[in-house]
Amino acid sequence: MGGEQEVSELGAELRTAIARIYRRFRSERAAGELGEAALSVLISLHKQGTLTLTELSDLDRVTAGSMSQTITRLATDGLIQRRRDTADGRRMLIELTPEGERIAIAARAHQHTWMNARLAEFSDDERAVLREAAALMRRVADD
Amino acid sequence: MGGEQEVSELGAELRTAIARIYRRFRSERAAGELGEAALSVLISLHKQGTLTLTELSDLDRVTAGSMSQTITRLATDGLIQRRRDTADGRRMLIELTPEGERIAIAARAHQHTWMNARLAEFSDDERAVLREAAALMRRVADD
DNA sequence: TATTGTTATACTCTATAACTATA
DNA sequence: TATAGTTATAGAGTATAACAATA
Repeated sequence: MGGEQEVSELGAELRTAIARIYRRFRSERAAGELGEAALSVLISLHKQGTLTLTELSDLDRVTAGSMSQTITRLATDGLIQRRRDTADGRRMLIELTPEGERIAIAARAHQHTWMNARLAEFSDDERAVLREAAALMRRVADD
Repeated sequence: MGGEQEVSELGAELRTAIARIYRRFRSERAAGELGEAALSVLISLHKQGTLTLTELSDLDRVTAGSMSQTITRLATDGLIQRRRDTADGRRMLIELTPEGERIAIAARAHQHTWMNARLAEFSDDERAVLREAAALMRRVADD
């Protein structure tokens, strides 16, 4: 057990399961709702407060160029504000507007409604497995 | 235990962990490699053989229009072939070309190299948790 | 020189809606 | 009428590369 072949199979299973459930999340998204990338930024700002562009792009593992474009969209929609860091003129300090804060909270709540309905059908043991797995996946994702 | 609040937290944790590890997969992808959607189609065809467009779009939970475009890209690249179903002239039968078969196998192997390296560092118990969790996530994804 | 951020360009992936062809 | 598939259009999300401003 725990041999080469078995570990390899687990990698395949896990990779496939994650891709499928992620696509399922995406397909559950209603028209007009924010996309994954935009929402992720709002939630990071909601949890951690003011962040720079580099911090945001590191958090989501995208390039600074990609994140700059996501941020521009959010600013256009009035959900975030940018201001220069007076202590370091290269940095932009990014924070939620009141409307962005409202959307972040609402989106996060709505986002989990579907998931929670399904988790409620699992046993306590199964939920415990998923809770542990979430922590392990975080470890993998964060290196 | 298993109360309303705890289940809700688990939904949030799991949702976030899945989004993060999925983005990590994407960021590990080398330039020139196939994207997630295209690769998913190749792997479905590799596992299940000839499929119709509707079957493929159902598998990945995308619209027929989206899948048609993905298929067109793959056909242009010479990785899949389309032919009319003689028994039902509306249907297109989609299958891998030899080159597509080669790419599907190679991509799948390469895709898991990084994941397997990380899984090898986990304990047998932790891998067991992830294996169980993969099955549970499949259940959620597949409804 | 190094870091921070923006912009231009291009590609993948997706949806919706209008369409054709077949059943 | 219903189903299978395509195409046009639009938008999100991403990368790379060239760039400007600041440290």
